[in-house]
Amino acid sequence: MTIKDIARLAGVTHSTVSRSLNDSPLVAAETKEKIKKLATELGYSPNTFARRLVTKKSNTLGVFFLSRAEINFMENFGTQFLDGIATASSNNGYDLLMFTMTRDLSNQKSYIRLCQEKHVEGVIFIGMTSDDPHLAEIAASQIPVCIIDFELKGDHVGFISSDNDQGIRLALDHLWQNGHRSIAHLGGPEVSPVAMIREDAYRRYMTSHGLESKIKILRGDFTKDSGYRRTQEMIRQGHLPTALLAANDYMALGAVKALKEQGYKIPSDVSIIGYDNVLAGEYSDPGLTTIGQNPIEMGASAVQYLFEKLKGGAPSPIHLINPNLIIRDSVRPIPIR
Amino acid sequence: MTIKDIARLAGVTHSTVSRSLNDSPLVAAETKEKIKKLATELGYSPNTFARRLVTKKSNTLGVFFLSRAEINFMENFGTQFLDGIATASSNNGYDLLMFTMTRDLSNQKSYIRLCQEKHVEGVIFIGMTSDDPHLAEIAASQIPVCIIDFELKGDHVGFISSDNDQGIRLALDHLWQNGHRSIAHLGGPEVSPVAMIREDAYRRYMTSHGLESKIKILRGDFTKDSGYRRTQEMIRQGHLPTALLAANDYMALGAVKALKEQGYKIPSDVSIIGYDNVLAGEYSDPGLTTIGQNPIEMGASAVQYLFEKLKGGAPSPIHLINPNLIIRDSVRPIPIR
DNA sequence: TTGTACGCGTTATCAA
DNA sequence: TTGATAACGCGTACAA
Repeated sequence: MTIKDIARLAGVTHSTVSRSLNDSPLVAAETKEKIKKLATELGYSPNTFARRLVTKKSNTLGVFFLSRAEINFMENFGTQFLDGIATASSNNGYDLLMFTMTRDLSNQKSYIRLCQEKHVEGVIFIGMTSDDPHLAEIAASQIPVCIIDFELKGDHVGFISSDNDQGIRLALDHLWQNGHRSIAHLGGPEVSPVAMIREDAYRRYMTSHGLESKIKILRGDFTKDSGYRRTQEMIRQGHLPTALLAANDYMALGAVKALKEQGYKIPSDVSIIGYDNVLAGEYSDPGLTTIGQNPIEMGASAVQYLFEKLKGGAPSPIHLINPNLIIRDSVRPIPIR
Repeated sequence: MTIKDIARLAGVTHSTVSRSLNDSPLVAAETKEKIKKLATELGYSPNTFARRLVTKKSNTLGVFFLSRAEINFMENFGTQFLDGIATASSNNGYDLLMFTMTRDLSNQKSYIRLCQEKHVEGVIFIGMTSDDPHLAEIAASQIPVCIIDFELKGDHVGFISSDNDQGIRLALDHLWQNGHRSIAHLGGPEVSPVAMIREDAYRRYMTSHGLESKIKILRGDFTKDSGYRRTQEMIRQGHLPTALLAANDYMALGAVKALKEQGYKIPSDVSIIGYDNVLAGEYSDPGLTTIGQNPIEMGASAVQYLFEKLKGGAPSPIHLINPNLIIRDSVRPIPIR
């Protein structure tokens, strides 16, 4: 079933059919209607390959999933990003081509080269790390790129992340409103930009609320185990805060474990708030109050960036998504001293 | 950069270039080498659209992600399946086209129709449910289909799942070897085929090991909450087994919570084993011993099925992947009575 | 307003 | 062993 078939049945030439189906104004309204009706009746759909060959437009976006067996922190974010990305691009008539690269493969072929070969019009990267060998090439890419949760400067590269500063404020406001004044921070590693942003936000909040003297930072590495050990050390030193703000949920769960082991009750003895809203926090005991990242919206925004670029616009290279507070059972109100 | 450009530079016609690049035996070894070398030097890559237009082969597989906001049980399986799928198809030179359908959209457009329009050669479905409106159409599909974790009969549809029967045996063997003889089963809902298979496997194991009189089944619905409540009821009735085998991890975590609340220690008082190896079980306290599903292998097998179909073979329509036992801290050895 | 003719970059079928 | 030529299905100048 091609436009030629339709042309024959309609008694016109294929050019007229092509024009009609593409809503050209150069064709009589009457014949246009007739042809359109015929086309749907016949269940016609254009051959995308032929169309792409002549228009030189692929109407396709690429998504790179940079997974690494040893790092599982993305958990179900991956699929949620995908959800936002896929619906946004499908709403705009774009196809989505998937690429996954495991760590060992990443050296073999250039991402950008791959995109050119597949005629992808824009790319999204998920799971990018600072040791990726293709960073420079991506930064110089002529085709629009958007990276989720990883900032990279480049003329055509965008950066989508959740607003960590706002997220930390949300968490601390919640603790503050529940009467907490002695709040320690279980931070992430110094090599992680996200960890530093969160830690900085904590510092500023404490300072601006007259709690500068209460600032206390334990540094972990985002694993449950590090949260567990740092908390154990804090317990041993004897000075427990009334609340603990962790830079991610896994460390928060480690802290919960350490405190429970020493006979403390959560949240009656110590309130704990995490960050990321991983599923484990929903199923832990007590349910972990935390900050959620709206991964679906993040995915949609990444696509949005690419489309604006493709339209020739100049979208902001950095776009932060509002996080939200998810209240469960690990924070309790205390009397204000 | 097209074959014509190369032809001009090599002093031959584009046909010769095409033949050389496709390793045709009809071209002199000498010129073939020369042209190949020239092509790589120039960084040539063929225009897939032109090629597909004439060969009528898309070299593309489709993946449908049938996500539903209200059901989050797939957790990070989704991305792991994808990993297996993407690497397997890329190894065979196939592209991967992504489709996601949220529940409300699923009525709008036929999956199979979509596949035809995109010229997809084979499809994989993830997250299929029995109330999907397109099941009949999929069953009748002429293009090869493989569904993960959902069985559907059809000439060209395959079914990939983990071997639930074997998984349950693995779990019960582990309990048996640790001296447990009084083992209750926290099962899933009757409407779930997987739940029934697991329950049946439990029954058979108990019977074949002379523990028929110890068979005890609590029926939940795969949620943490149902595991919690069923376990509470069991505690109230007073007859606690030494071990509990749950049909999934979330119910197992619910059981852990109920038991802890009543002052029981896990695993010293009751051993618990889950199923699925969700991340939450890794971060729970105690770490949950469970059965893992090898989602990456499942994804790869789905692709494998499609390729065999495409080659004209007749692969088995049902393929079960071996699960594996993941030992953490929720099972302890007890003296055999 | 419609038809004719050409080109997009390949592969494939003839002849030579 | 190579070259000329025709497709593949579509979009679009140009002519009518």
